[in-house]
Amino acid sequence: MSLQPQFSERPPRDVNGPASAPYWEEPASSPYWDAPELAEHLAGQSVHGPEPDASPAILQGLNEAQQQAVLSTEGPLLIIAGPGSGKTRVITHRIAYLVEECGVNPWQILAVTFTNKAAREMRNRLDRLLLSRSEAVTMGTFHAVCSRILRRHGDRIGLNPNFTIYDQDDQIDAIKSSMQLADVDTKRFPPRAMLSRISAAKSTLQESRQMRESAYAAEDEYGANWIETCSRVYHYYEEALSRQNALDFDDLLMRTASLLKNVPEVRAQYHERYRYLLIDEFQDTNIAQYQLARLLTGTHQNLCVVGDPDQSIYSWRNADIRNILSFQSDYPDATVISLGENYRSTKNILQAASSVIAANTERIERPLFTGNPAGRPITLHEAYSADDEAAWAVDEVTRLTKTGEVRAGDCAIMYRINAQSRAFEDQCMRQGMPYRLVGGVRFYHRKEIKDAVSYLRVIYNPDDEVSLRRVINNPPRGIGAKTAQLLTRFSTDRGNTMLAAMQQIADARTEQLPCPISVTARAAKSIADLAITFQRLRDASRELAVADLLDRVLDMSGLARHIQADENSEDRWDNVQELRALAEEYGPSPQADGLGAFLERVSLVSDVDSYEQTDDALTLITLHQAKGLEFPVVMIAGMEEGLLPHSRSLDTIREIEEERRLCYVGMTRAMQRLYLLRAFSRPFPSSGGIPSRFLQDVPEELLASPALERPPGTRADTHPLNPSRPSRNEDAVIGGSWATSRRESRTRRGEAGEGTTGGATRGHLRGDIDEKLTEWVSSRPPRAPQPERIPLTVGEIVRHSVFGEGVVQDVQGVGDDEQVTVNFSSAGLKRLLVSLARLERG
DNA sequence: CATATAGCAGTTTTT
DNA sequence: CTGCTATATG
Repeated sequence: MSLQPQFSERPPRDVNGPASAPYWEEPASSPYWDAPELAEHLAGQSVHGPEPDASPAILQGLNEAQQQAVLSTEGPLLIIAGPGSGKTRVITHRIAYLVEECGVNPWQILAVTFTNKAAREMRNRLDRLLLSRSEAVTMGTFHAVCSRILRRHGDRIGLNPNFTIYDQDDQIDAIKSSMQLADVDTKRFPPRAMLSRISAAKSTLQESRQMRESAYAAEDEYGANWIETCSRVYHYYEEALSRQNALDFDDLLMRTASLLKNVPEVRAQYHERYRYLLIDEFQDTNIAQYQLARLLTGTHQNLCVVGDPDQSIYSWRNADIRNILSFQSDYPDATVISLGENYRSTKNILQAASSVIAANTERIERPLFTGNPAGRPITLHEAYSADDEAAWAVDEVTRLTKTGEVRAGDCAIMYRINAQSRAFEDQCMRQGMPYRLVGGVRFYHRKEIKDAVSYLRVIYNPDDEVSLRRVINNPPRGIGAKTAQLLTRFSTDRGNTMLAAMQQIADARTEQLPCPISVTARAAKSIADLAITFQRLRDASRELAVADLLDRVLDMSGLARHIQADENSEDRWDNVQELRALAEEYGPSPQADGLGAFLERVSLVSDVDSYEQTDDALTLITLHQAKGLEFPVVMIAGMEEGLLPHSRSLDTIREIEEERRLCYVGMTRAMQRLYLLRAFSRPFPSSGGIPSRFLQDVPEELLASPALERPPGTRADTHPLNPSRPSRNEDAVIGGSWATSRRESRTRRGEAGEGTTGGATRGHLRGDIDEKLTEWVSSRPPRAPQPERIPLTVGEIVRHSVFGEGVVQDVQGVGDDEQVTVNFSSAGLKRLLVSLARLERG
């Protein structure tokens, strides 16, 4: 390997480059991963010189808190960063500072991001700061990092390096067959719920044995019996995955943690390797990820985590906000910095968002502020139906773009569930508005894609039974459920894999021996043929580039013919071709394990990752996926009870508060203009048209009626709910779902009787036309008055939840930045941020 | 025993 | 609108 990695000759990164740029920000054949010599080489290049400059250029343009965050290079650091506080900027500047000013070898820096897209964006920013050597910094998601570590060192814990990564669909399949083996009724125990409980256990690094033990101790909403059954299925599931040489997403974390914990040499190697670890979106990490971070952080303790508890929206994926508290108790010496100033949004937007989030009770209050102008009022539009909501939104985007103020690419429509995107897509097509849909039925989850990928998976990992079962009769070749079951039994009886069993049948046929299992001659032939096909494909995979291999798979499996024979197959075939185009990037050298890299990418990449915000097209995106993005114009659609908050999240306060955070995340994506939209009727899922409770928390004075802004005579000037104007959608009134709901018709009568003329204004939200809403408002307990915080004084005695009692030694800063130094009797001297630490007086 | 078709239900968010 | 299951047919 060359010791001269031509850093500076690397072509400048194309920010608007192809969406298919490698997701893993370190190329598969990267020299950086395993070249200690390179580390030395880079160290030689580094600026070892004098102490870091007290005011280097890199700090220019940063506020005081941001500078502090950049400069706190040694020891643990917790950054609580509000929305739009320049968090990403702080992280990249910090990395640049470490490299440029402190002489840290970039090879020894690991930055963990939530999505691959975030990693790519961070890389782009770093490129601009560092000019060279930024490439040596490792960036990626926990899952990608773990996958990489396991492929390299997994053998130390008995792992085969060509493991398959199972996504949720595969997991469900595996759970189903595990339940069959465990003799558990899938009707009484829905596989999804099973998986969810098992995944929760895995996210806290619990194996099935521990889960079983906890079954009797823990109080679970389902009861001990349910947990006991779960742990049994979990046990079979564990075995199935291990037999198939497959890892699910949780395993990636779990196994890596176990590797680092149990193999000291490997741990030491990574401690040496990664001297500086940064974790973005820390509020969305789970326990396993946090443990992993701790294991990766050596005695140097240079662990920097950045997060915002108010933006924690992934608890359903077992993200655990307690990690932030754990961090503070695990690293009591940690520096804590709060970034409160918002550089993104107008005052109005920030205030509206703050008001919404302030209603959460399980929350530490933290003031946000901005020097930005007040900007425009928030627009609330109340549409008649989901279609009208979409029509109005697209109209509005058109109107804005016509004035030349904004481009379509500056606008985003956000919604709670993917199903909502359809109405907007339809409208965009009707009105000729270019749009960009993020997510939706995700590419890699499409049937034809999964089928093709499954063939590749079996070629790569012949033990992968989930994939084999998926393709064994796809396209249909006469191997039905019965035959598949016989095959499974035959293989398990012999202690063989399924593919090996098929091979045996093929061998028996060539030698004209009787078929070892009792299946029809046709089935036996099909099995044998498929086994031979796989054998050939496997041989071919050693010589062919991935794209060529894919071609051969499509041809030999009959999948190509099968897809093309279908009536409306054009889209599906296009998708396959798109997959092929992606595979092109993983040729032409099969020696470099292009197939493995390709499959890994297919498993770990998500759709947001390939999304570039530079298109001049309107963005349609879910609220979850919008995290970390920003747009000059944001419209949040479906501000209705049952949708936001979602009907499945109404059971507990905890869930509702997460929905509220989701709303907050959406609102704080907006820079200049924010629109909140709701509809009175919606085909599916029917929300009943009740306005979202979150709307109630937006102060009235921040809202405006769109009618006031709109020139007369334009389309949306007429409102179907206003009796003084003609309805523009008669069809919907008569034949639509309008009158189908009793509640809806009641609302409508009430509106007419009231004779409201204000159109879509806050007025009729607040009015008593909507009984449900009124009910809700009146039944809502009044918010407890917030006690005003009186600054602490030196000498005062305080109590901390973790450190116990102590005496205040010093107080600095005010408000959000108020910091105290406390001498705790048990834990000694600690510096704390008053706004974060739960300090009690006395 | 495999397959096609019709009828049914179940629909959050994603690494 | 789609992905599964039960049923009829080949």
